[in-house]
Amino acid sequence: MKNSDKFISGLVKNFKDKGFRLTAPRKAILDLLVNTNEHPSVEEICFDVHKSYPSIGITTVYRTLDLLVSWGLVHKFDFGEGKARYELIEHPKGIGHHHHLICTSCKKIINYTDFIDKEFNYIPKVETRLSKKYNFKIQNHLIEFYGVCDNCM
Amino acid sequence: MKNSDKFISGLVKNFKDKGFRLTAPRKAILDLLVNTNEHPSVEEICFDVHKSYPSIGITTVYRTLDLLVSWGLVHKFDFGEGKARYELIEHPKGIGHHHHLICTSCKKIINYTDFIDKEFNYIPKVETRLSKKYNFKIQNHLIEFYGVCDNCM
DNA sequence: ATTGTTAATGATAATCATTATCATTAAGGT
DNA sequence: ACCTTAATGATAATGATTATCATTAACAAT
Ligand SMILES: [Mn+2]
Ligand SMILES: [Mn+2]
Ligand SMILES: [Zn+2]
Ligand SMILES: [Zn+2]
Repeated sequence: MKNSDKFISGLVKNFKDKGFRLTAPRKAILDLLVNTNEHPSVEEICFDVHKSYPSIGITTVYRTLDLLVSWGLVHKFDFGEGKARYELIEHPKGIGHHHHLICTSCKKIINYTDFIDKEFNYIPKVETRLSKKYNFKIQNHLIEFYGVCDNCM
Repeated sequence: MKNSDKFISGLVKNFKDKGFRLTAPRKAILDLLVNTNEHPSVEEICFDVHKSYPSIGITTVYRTLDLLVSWGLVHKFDFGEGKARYELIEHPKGIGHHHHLICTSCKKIINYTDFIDKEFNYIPKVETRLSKKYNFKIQNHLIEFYGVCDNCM
């Protein structure tokens, strides 16, 4: 059994536990998500899934992604292109929570997870302070650096 | 002369310097932007400007905002509502660069500028490291904390 | 102040991503 | 194999943003 297959069964468990049916289109979409480290759009997911499951409808892609987002398994990003991009939060390849570098010229997105110590300390401290000051329950954060990548300089 | 009027003349200078004409609709939009500390959408800007300049067209609002964004005077945000929101980067009330707390329930947005020392140190250090490692020229950053505000708890 | 040039405007249509509808299909329990 | 009902996918509807284009008005030159 492949590592990613094992990972998919974990995801699949979410459907069963929550009383949702485990269908072929949903499996195909999950399979695509665990086997990429890009940030595919709905259109791209639809195109790719079409290869293994030709009858896939774009509505189903939207619906499946909405479910995964609502369960906190997938993150929905907006990088200012006028369409959303999606990414598994826990990834079988071990790319867990990370931040992004985004090229405003070619739209390339770089994941980085190798946080420096400063970075590890910073976030919890700031979150604690803000939570208290504004009486706000922080659930997650988004940290992105915008600029120009080496290809575009 | 009001403080905000003085500020507007600064913005207006941008139009003149770049060879753009200083028109009544543009002045009305700038006036709205300097007199809010919200993050208005195009629709909201259109509605408000309509009071002082009833013939305003939504196309002009889009075009003016695009110009201001391209000059780095206005930031275009996407808080996941399916429409953009806008905010002056330099503000006459002194609210300069800041980060956001966003309530996922009621969409309230809290600006915070009172960074703690950790926060002041963190960003330049991380930017320097990332720039070197990925050969990436960082121009700006986006830091947002998502959660539930006190009204929604 | 009048005129002429041309950028800016605003009504309208077009586009594109996302959402709503609804008849049909198929998952999973019996 | 059958039943119930959630899930699907074709299609239409919506809503934000962008493109078109005839008309208007800024402003430089007179
Ligand atoms: Mn990523
Ligand atoms: Mn703000
Ligand atoms: Zn690039
Ligand atoms: Zn709230």
